[in-house]
Amino acid sequence: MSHFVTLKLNGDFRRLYNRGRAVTNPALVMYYSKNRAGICRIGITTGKKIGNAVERNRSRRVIREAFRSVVKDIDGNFDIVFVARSRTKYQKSTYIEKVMRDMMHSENMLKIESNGAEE
RNA sequence: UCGGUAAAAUGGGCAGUCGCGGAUAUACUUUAGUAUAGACGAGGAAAGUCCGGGCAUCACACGGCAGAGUAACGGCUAACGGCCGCCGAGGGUAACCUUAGGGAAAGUGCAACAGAGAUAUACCGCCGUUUUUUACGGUAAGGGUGGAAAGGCGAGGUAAGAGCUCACCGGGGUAUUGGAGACAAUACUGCCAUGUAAACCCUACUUGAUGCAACACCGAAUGGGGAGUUUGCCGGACAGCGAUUUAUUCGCAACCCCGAAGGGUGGCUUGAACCUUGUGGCAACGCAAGGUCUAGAUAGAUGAUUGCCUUAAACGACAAAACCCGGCUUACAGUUUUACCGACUUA
RNA sequence: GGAGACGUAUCGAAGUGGUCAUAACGGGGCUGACUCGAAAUCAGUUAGGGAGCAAUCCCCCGCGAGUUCGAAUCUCGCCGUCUCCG
Repeated sequence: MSHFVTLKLNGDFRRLYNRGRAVTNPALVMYYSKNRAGICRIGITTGKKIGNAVERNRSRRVIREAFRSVVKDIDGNFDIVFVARSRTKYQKSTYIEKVMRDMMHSENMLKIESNGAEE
């Protein structure tokens, strides 16, 4: 899977906010739910409160880079929306990746052998 | 050496690994896609959206009014409210800096409070007449109020005073000379009247409206689209039907929404472009020759990590193109260069 | 990307050049009256910063410049908040 599909429509985001599960962290918020599309789809929200255009773009890139390395180990197909928080822009992608793995591990979204390797 | 003024440049570089957008090339196949390789890939302000254009659509005989904008003068420019030069005014010892800088005897309005009086005045005072008081007349030198009080100051003059007269300064008008012009200098004349036009207004000049979400094309009615719903979580049952078994996927079915909503292509980057050299001009800028192709995404591409080098340091400032240009304004860590001014020291 | 509007005490909001904004007016807070107590009602009071022993004085209408004798008001430039256009 060279690249992943992104969520674009407002309705998709609305569906996840209302019906999905939410996991929070000071650096990141994740909404997810299982889908039937046979592929993981991702949406990233960087609101106006994050800062100016440079900071919003950087937050988006860091989240996408972290997700790129995590997506291989996800067991199952999910629609996921990540919401950047104001502290995201100061973090590196390695830290965000660790946060993302912890969040998914707590929700049992990762493959079992991958969990063992992580520990 | 210290302090200052003005202008300009830079905004780290190279390499490895994982990854992003992607012109184009090659191969395969059914026009369309798949696979591989892959040039190139954010700024000096890309920002604010404050001006001016290109471009596009709509409107439009011509002229004027209204509305909006600009304002010394000469030039540059596609154009400008920008830039250059210059004049006036103000500031600085100086280098230099600031300047919305037309018209107040075309007209109207406003000028609180204070003050006797605010565009016209006699409160105190001074002088004269009158018997003192009082009253009348003359007077703007002095007092006090105010941002502003009848050009300023000195001398003459006078009953006391007054451009009433004179010298100097300031302002207005006329003439001459210099200059492309704003304007400056000189001479004569003669004091006629506060401020405000970023109040209405007058004069001169400019000005149709909307903006790439402009606009053009493709794509629909015995059909098409929304990767829609038929799964919130835990335990049990059922999983709409079928292809293979739970799940997933695919096909079919049912339900719901839309009636161009939504999607695609062009516009979209070769341009008042950039670099070098020469040349005209004080300069802004123009001209000529040669060379170069330098983002084009569409929820929006530049990140992560490692090493080396330059460096005082480089993890470090401000900050991301969205049709494209010319300016203005605002933000900005650190570094470098050039010219000039003042003070001190040495030769 | 484009087009607009608004910033005034704790909140809403008036004031469009002039007596210190007595920061009007309303809401809120505090105090008192009424009540056994409360609500309602009535009356009074209530922003911040700086200087000073105090009396008192100065600054402040989002911020900074300018015009004017004088600016919350007029002009210019920034900052912030909100709305509209698919």
